Amino acid sequence: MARQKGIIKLTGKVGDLSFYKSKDGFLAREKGGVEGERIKNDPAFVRTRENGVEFGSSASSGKLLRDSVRTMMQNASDGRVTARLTKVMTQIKNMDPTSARGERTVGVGIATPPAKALLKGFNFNNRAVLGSVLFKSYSVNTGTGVIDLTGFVPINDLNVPSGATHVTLRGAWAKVDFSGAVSSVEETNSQNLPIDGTATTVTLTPTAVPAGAGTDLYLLMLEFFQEVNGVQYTLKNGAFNVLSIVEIQ
DNA sequence: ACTCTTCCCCACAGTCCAAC
DNA sequence: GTTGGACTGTGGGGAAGAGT
Repeated sequence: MARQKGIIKLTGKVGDLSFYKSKDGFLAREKGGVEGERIKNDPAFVRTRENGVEFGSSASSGKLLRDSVRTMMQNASDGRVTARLTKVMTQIKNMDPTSARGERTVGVGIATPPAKALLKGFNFNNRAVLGSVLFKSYSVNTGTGVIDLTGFVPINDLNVPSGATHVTLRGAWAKVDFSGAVSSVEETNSQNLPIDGTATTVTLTPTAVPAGAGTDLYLLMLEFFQEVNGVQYTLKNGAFNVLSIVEIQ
């Protein structure tokens, strides 16, 4: 087997050659693997194709969820949400206790405890995780969608990114029907506060109960701003903004 | 009796696919 | 990058055969 003796230790493909690191050191070999056409058509690959179908539907379920909170996600997400969410969705899909192989779905799996617990606490922005930004307890009323923070003192209860002068809190109540591939969301009022020592009781109330049926998701978002001459500017393209699923029913 | 060569089988790592 | 499938080429290790 070809060994790389040079200084350049690379991994990946260059043309038809693969470079990788193994326990024996850095190796180079011809590209191996399977023809794409075989995976698509060969009877030997039924299992693989079944897996592909389930994987694809899990990814779509993730997209359904992301689409439902798209407007909030725009200012509070990182570049790998899709992958992280697909992972969670795959785990939930695996909890489908009835469907045949290749036909298991998130829609069925979500009803199996503890599937929902896998989704609770999901952070859309891994650079700003709720637990490391907000140190104040909150309550979520699953009947009304109201999120409460009593006696919230921004300067004490937040890990404030440097330069931030203001913070906005907002909630949302989403209903996501993974089986029907439909969703609806109602956002709450938002509360914009200067980052100082003033205690405020924050009450975030959805404008309505989201329409339709499905899994109820309650989300909390924190956005940081820097005020200059009376105008609040988004801080560093939302790198420090939080969006998290705080409750699920 | 010992070493070298030629096999074969096994384990391993990489590759592909699905949707985003 | 996320999952779990099957497959491929590769070297390692062991067994058997050939040679010293």
